[in-house]
Amino acid sequence: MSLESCRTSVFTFQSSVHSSHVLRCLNEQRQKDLLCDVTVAVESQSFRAHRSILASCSDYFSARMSSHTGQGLVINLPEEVTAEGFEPLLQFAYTSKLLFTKENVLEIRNCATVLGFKNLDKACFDFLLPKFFDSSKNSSKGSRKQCCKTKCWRSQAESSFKGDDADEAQETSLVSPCATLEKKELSSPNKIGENAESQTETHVETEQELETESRPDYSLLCPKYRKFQLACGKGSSYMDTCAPEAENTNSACLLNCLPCSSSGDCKAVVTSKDPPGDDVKDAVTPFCCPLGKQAPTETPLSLCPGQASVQFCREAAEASCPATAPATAGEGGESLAARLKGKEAIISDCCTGPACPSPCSTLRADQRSTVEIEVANQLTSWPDVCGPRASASAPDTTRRTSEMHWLRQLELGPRPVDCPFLRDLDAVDAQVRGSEKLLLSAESPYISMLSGEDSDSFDTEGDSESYTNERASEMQLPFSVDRIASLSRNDFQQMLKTHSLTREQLDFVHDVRRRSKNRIAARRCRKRKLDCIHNLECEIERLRSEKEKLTAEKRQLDQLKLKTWQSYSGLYERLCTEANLQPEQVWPPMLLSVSPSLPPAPLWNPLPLESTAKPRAPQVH
DNA sequence: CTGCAGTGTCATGGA
DNA sequence: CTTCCATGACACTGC
Repeated sequence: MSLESCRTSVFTFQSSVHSSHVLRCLNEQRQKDLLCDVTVAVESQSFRAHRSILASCSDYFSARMSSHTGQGLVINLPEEVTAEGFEPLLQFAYTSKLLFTKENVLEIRNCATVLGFKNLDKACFDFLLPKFFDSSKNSSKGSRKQCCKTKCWRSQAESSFKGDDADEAQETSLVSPCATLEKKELSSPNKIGENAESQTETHVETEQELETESRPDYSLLCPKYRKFQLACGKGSSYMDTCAPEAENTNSACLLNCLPCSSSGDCKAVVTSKDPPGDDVKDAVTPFCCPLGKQAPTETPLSLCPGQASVQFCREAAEASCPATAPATAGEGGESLAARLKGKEAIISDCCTGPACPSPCSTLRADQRSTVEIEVANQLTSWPDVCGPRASASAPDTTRRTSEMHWLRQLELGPRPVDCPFLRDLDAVDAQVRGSEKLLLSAESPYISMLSGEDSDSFDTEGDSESYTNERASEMQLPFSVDRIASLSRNDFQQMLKTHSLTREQLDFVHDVRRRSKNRIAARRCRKRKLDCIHNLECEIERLRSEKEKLTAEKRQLDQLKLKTWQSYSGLYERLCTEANLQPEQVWPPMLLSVSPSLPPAPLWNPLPLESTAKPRAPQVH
């Protein structure tokens, strides 16, 4: 680029971490009551906050505070809003994460509705509520909720890592009168309709649409994805499931896209509410599990939007804000309520940075709170989510990870970014690893794991990533492997500067980045090649049909020409006969010299025309 | 066992 | 010079 163009060009630097850093700092200010300019009174409690944050997240606050400019504003929330429901929302406003339990999710939803909290209904409640409460009542119903491989997971409850704990947790949680009440209320669809608001109804409609809507078969678009098509059960495709529900069921859609395993050895987790005698055949529905071959995606903890968020994790890591090193995953034993009280024990936040060395790997299943386990159980037992078990056996886990990797290769993006649940995929993997396998290892908590445990069981794709992740864990990298490849060049170099890495680590990171980039490039290249082949085939077909068309046209013209010659021959004969003329008289040489292109005598073969450049006099019979 | 398709990786060259 | 990207070639795996 010339100097001149440099002067006239406009460049934009966009930081990928700035917004989260700002939000994080605001949250810290809130916790320290710094620069807070509004007090929100809910029931008997009061919360300090920033007007701008509340106003930007809530229509209610926006309306209430727009007319106030002075300091010391106190806003009393209406009676419908409870502290139990408001506090998670406040947390959400500052962290983008909504911590919830089955007990308070309805409360939160109601508060969100009253306060006009944005970005929650569609992305969260519409999806969560029916999942939370429907999955418990009739998981074998034919509605799409049934993962095709639900049966596979079913019998694993006892053997799962959290099996006993989870069931116990579930029972424990259900002892709560509130939970029991809610469960009762919501165990009936009608009751849902009565108690819940319109979102739930909307969701039901959406789910019905999911069943009935015809979807384009994206799997046919490119032969490259034949394997994918096959994995989709030869009938439906990944996109079949995901494509249509663009808006209302965005989250659900994306979760539905999560692959589930077809391996027979994977089992379903039986929640305490699952009817023991569910007909597993009903569960074998291709709808929600187009990726029949796919192994389940580990979801439990981080499926909760208030939990692990790789995005946040990474950005937080980059923001390098060690001062507020959050609770480690090892504190997972504390209750969710305790977390809400200010201890930011979000699992992923253990990835705050190198200054926060507490590893996620210290998270143990038996250290999780009962609420946490229950939420995990709930989320993982959603049939349509095909949520795999945190307790999945090693082969399951390896299948899942490798096949999730395979899913990502479909150039649908590294992960569906719009799904707040799926976004945490990596973190989940990391947690699973941390909780299952790497408790004793020194694995870095920052490693976003796709890998499973037994590299021998990986397929081709997963194998490399498995190895990479294992190496990454050995290297104790302060950021995830995914991040290495996904960052732009500038961000990547910035990240390297931020973290002081050893020579070995640097080499490894560059190697990983190079291979990741090359892997993606190879995919692109192959796809282009296939597209090119496809285009050439289409071109061949087109030319072939054009040739046939021209051949038919030529045949017609030849026939027309023959007829013309026959007609001409008849006229010529008549002329010679009636006038009693010699052929030379009818076809004078002078004329021949003037018009050498005149057709030959009709009695000769008029074809081909080229051979008639010098016409000869016709013979007279 | 063989062939094929799909994939990751490396080497290389161009931008 | 470094980095990125495209692509051919090779090895490997699963079917």
